[in-house]
Formats: sequence, structure tokens, C-alpha cells
Amino acid sequence: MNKPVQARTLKTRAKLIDAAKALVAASDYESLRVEDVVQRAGVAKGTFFAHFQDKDALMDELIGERIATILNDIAAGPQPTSPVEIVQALRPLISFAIAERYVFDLVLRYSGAAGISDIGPIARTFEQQYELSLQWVTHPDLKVRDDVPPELLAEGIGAFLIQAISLAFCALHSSVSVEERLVPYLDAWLR
Amino acid sequence: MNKPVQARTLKTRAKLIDAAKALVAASDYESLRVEDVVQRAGVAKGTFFAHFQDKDALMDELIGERIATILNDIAAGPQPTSPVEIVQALRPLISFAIAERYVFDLVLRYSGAAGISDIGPIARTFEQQYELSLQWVTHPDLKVRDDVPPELLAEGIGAFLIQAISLAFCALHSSVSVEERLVPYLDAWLR
DNA sequence: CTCATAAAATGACCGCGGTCAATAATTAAT
DNA sequence: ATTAATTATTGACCGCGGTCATTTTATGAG
Repeated sequence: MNKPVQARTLKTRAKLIDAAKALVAASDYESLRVEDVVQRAGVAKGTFFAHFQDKDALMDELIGERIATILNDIAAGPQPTSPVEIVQALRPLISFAIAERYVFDLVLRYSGAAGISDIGPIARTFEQQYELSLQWVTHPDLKVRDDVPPELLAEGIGAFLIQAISLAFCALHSSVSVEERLVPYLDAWLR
Repeated sequence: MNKPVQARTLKTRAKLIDAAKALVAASDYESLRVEDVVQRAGVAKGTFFAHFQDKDALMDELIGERIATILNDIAAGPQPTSPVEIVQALRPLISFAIAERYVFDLVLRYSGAAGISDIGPIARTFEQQYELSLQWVTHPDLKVRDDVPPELLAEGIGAFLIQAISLAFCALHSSVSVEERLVPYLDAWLR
């Protein structure tokens, strides 16, 4: 029943991902070119698309993995006890998201899957972020309002995180940082 | 001092926009092709890019205009007196935003300008939506919490609107509509 | 009207994501 | 080992957004 995966397939896929990671490390996500990836991996262009639906699917892998790692690190840290500490805890995630406008756009685009079947790495990190927020919100050390279910509070944290980052891109000239913007939101939302 | 704009320029630009509108009306935004636009407008391809920075800039015009119209209609309507009525009032906007995933993605991408100078039509509609929300929130007929500045409440409405629409795309299989999802957010946020 | 200058329009061309029929490598059966 | 069936790889090709040197058209001065 299970499809027999050839060892060659895994090897080629790994070569492609390694090549892509190296190229991203050398410049950035936005300037990644499929042709460069396949050249570095030593395979033909068509091979790339036999392994990934399209270029964005590779990006989904790369960026999703990065975000998952960041979220795991955050989850391993201490329980925040206030909105300010929440924002501090989220800082690594924010830094990554605002480092490249391209990344943020892609994350937003991939946050929602077209169907239940094609939930990709990035979409999973949204779930992960929600679970983390839910954990924080239900922890006794973080005093939050109790007139609203914790699930809703957790979703709200995600909404304000997106909002704060969007506004940061909207006004790069502004001196208000994402963190400064996010704190009042959470303060008002969670109190 | 003022650049002398030739009548020909305005005419060509109008031809391009008219052609684009007709094509969008005939199918949808996503399938719009620059080549089709210029062919219908009866001009060369290069001419298009003399009038618009890129294809997205044209989309910015088209979609921004639509949204501005929708928001004006909403603003001309009655003052909502509850979160449910807010969501009802916003329904035309929501309908347009979820009609095409492509449109929503582009709206998000254009919501933030790269700098203060290049605020386009779509970015302006975000401002417009904010002003409308602020107006609602400060109206005496809508009872809202007073422990938070109205400006923050207005921004929050925008954040939850985006969140609700995103989740709608994320789970097209789900039976929960955008409206149903949005009401609890606003209920908790404004009370 | 004529000519000089600037503005607008042109279309061949390029970059890059993505496709697909043809080919090569792998596996399983005898 | 040979063959047949499956799976992976290849690279020429296409679609479409975007560029730019060249040509065409409008404008203003004398």
C-alpha cells in the first residue's frame, strides 16, 4: 500500500534543499532562483518540479522549518507573566518575520491552506503559535481576563501579532517598533 | 513647475484601465494578463509599463477603487450599535475580500507601503477603514469599553477583520463563516 | 511653416517560473 | 541474467511579466 520511495529520491531532495539553504544563507530568500538551486544541486530544472509543486513549496519548507525552530525555542523559555513579557518572548519570531518583506508576504499567503489536505509547514507553525499562546494564556502566572474563553484570547494574540508586523512594514519611517506597537494591543486584549 | 501632461497620456491610461476593467468583469482578477490588456486597449506592451510601474500597480488601482466605493457605501449606511451590526455593515467588504484568494493576498501585500511616499489606493482604503471604525467606536450609540483609547479599538477591528478572513481561507471546508467568526472577536474586544 | 526638444509609444528581447515528451535508472518477476 | 514495468531525471520549450534602444508624435520658439 505504501509507495516505495527510492533512496535516490531522498538524496536528490536533500541535495535540492541543501543547495537552497546555502543560497539563502549567502543572500536572502527573495533573490533565490530555481535555476541557481538546481545548478548548485547538480540536477536538471525539471527535477526540481518533480520534488516540489512550485518554488513557493520549497520556500514553505525552508521558512516553515525556521519558524518551527524559533517557536520551539520560545516554548522552551520561561512562561511570560505579562503582555510585555509575551512580546519579549515573541521577539525572535518578530525579528525573523520583519527581516524580509518577502518572507512576511509568503507567510501570510501560506498561512491559510486551500483545503484540509494541503496544510504545509508554514500553516503548521500557525497552529504551533496558537498552541503556545493558548498554553501561556491558561497558565496561572499570566493574569488574564476570564470573561472570554482562552482559545479566543490565543487567536487574538495571533491577530495582533500580524497586525503589528503589517503596520511596521507600512511605516518603516516611523520610530514605533513592532514591540512597542504590540504591547498596547495585548494589554488591552488580555486584561 | 508642473509637468505638462499631454491629453494623449490621459487617453491612453484610460484605455488601459477600461480594458482591464472589462477583462476583469469578463473573468476575474487573477487571470488578468498584461498582454490581453494592451491588446484590448490597442497599444504596445511597453506602453503599459510607461503608465504603471508593474502589473500589481494596475491591480492596486482597480481593487483600491472597488474597496473605496464599498467603504463609502458602508459609511453612508446607519451607525451600528453592536458588534453584530458592525459585522453586518462590513459584509460587502468581506464578500469582496473573500471572493478571490488572489485579491486578498494582493490587498495584504499592498496594505503596507514601503515608504511614506508610495502609499497607493489600497493602502488608502486601510486608512479609510480605520477612520470609519474610529467613527463608529466614538459614536454614543455604540457602547464600548472606555478603558482603552478609541484609536486602539479601531485598529483592533481591522486586525480582527484580517484574522477572520484569513481563517476563512484557511478552512474553506469549515462551516464557520467569516461573520460568525468575527462577531466573538469584536464582542470580546469592544465590550 | 520649420526646426529643435521633449514626451510618448513601440516591439524585439530578456529573466525566470513552470511543463512535458523523451530518456535513463531502479525494481521486481521469471 | 533478461525482461518488463515503474519511477526518477532530463532539457528543450512555453507563458508571461518586465526592459530598453529606437521610432513616432506632440509642443513651443523663431
